[in-house]
Amino acid sequence: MRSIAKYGYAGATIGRICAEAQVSRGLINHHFGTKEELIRQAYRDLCEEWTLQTRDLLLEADRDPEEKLRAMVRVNFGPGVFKQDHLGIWIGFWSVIGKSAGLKKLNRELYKQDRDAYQRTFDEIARKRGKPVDSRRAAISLSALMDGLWLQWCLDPEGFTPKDAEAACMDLVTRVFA
Amino acid sequence: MRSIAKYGYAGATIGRICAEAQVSRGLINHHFGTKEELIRQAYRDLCEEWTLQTRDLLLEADRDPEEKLRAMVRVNFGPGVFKQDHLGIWIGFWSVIGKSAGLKKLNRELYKQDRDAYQRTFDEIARKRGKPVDSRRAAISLSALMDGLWLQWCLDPEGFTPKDAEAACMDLVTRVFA
Amino acid sequence: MRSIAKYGYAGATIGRICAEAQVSRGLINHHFGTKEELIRQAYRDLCEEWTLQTRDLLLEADRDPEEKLRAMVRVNFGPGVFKQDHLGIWIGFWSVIGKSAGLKKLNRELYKQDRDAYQRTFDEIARKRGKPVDSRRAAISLSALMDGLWLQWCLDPEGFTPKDAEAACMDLVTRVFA
Amino acid sequence: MRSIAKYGYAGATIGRICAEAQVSRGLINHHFGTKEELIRQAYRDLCEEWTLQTRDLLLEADRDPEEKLRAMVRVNFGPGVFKQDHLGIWIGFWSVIGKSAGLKKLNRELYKQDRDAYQRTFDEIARKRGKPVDSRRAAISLSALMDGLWLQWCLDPEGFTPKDAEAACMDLVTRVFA
DNA sequence: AATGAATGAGTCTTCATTCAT
DNA sequence: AATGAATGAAGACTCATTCAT
Repeated sequence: MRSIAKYGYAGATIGRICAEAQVSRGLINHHFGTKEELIRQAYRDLCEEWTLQTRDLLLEADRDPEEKLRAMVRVNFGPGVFKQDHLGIWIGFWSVIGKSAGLKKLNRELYKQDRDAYQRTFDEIARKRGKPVDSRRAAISLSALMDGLWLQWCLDPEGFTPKDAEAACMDLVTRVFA
Repeated sequence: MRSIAKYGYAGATIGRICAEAQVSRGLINHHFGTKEELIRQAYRDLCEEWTLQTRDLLLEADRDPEEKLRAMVRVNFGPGVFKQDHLGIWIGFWSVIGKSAGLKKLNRELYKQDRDAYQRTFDEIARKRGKPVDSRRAAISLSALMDGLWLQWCLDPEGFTPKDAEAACMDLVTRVFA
Repeated sequence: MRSIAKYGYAGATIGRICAEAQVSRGLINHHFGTKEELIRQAYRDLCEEWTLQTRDLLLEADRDPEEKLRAMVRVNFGPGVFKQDHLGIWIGFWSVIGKSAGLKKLNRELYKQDRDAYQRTFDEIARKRGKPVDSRRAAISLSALMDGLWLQWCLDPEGFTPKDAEAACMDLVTRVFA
Repeated sequence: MRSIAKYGYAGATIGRICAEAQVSRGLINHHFGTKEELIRQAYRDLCEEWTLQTRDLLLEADRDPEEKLRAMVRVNFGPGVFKQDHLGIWIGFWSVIGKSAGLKKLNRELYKQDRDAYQRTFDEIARKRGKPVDSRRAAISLSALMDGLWLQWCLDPEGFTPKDAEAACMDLVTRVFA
């Protein structure tokens, strides 16, 4: 992942990955067999890491659901995640997900779990407020909005600030119930 | 662009591009000098094509501004644009924009003009309704939401339908003035 | 020849030659048919130019033969000939003479006429002084010494000065009769 | 070096070098990284080989200095060195020395050490005979004469015989003290 | 006669993978 | 289990030559 951030997906060759990890060239094939498998496991780890950092926030039962959503948005646009090199890793993977069945599967699972968690949280809010919402569509929107903001800001950080991005998501959460 | 859609950015080699275009291998370098320049011009054309199809809708002075936004959304999720292979072209380019100064510049211009056009249209609506909105943030949100939906649907068309995607954007337009 | 001086023999491509001569790319093949033929004619011209400048000095009947030799040496190490870029042309051709029968023939004729002219002049001096010399060997030596000095100075002008080079040849002329 | 001798410098492609050495194409870049580095090391080896064969002769302290020079000349025009293909290697390198800083440096060092060794030997002879000579110029002359003879004979072995070449150098050694 | 767009063979180089140690 | 030398297919790019205009 460090190599993808540094050199881009196409530039993350086995040679550079080994140098970055201070590991012998042969070790990669010894452990992973194939570069594709290495990439797959790296994407899996990236997903897991993100899941740990954000989605679990949504599952805390004893917390205000709206506050949970807002906390998750804050993480996604906070200094630990919303960095050009880190977002570059995601974009790097996105560009090849379509070409690998393994990555496609991983990706589908990630987004499914993800949207489901959002949807459940929107439902919690709706229940609490006694106001029905199309929670599924709200979840789709929130998830896509965050990815779109990640994407656009990573490609051009001059276009808007991290604060703008965070505020855009907060607005969406607010307006769903307006 | 056809080659990027078919093989992904990394797989769009000069050989395949030539085969796809039924053109000799040397012709590419004769005309473009460098693969990077070919890519740059392809991205420029893609941007221009999209600009022509959508943004100009927003500039029609004699039309209801909200209807303009909705028409534009409809184009972006209509059958001419919202196709996996076509969206794959955008994703392919996104993955390398960060590595090429030329593409970065093109990209920045595209998004600047784009957000500006949305912002002006939101302003028009606000003026008409006599209700102030943060038009800049609305433009950022709409643009990012559309890219996010493109991205996620292209990587996994099972997650939601084109109708869902369009509706998500329509909701956003509606709720900005809620 | 300008291109060879500028870019080296290997770097003297038809494209660069055309640019240097401000002539269309097709013209070269139109006139010379083949690059090899162009090179051949260029080498012929280079030889002729040199012949005109130097060897004809040796044929002036009404001049002191030793002075003729010295005048010729002076030309060869004078500012018009003894320049890195000009000598670079010779070295460039030398590197391919062995690979082309046409150039080989041209080269053989040049050196034959050349050594013959030197030899005759050495003979004249010998006759004048009434002192027999091995004029053939003297001619071989003088010719080779000049080429060796051209070569070494062109590859490294710091090794010795043009004055050194000229003096070395003058010494040889002197010592042949010592 | 065998490839340069066979095909000329321009014709010594990596493919041919690999075929000549019965080695895989990738090995070259694995070991040398770059063709230029391969060439540099080849030139370094050629220089070293020559140095070992000839210049060390001049450093034997307990030998008659004039005899040392003559022995060195004999090596340079003996059957092990004075062969068309071997001399072709030198000419091949000469044609690119001017284009590569690395080769230039190597070349400068070679000739400097070389002329110095000759000069010291001429000085030894002069001391022994009690007769002063311009040893520096004699060294320049001897070195250049040998290169010139190598060059001319390699390009056209019909012009003179190896014996002629050797004798020309011997003459020069003799006449320096005439 | 002159042009320059088009060609495709050939160049160096990169890189995932293999395999003897 | 771990290494890294070796491989060769594939990449972008160069260039002499061809040919329709």
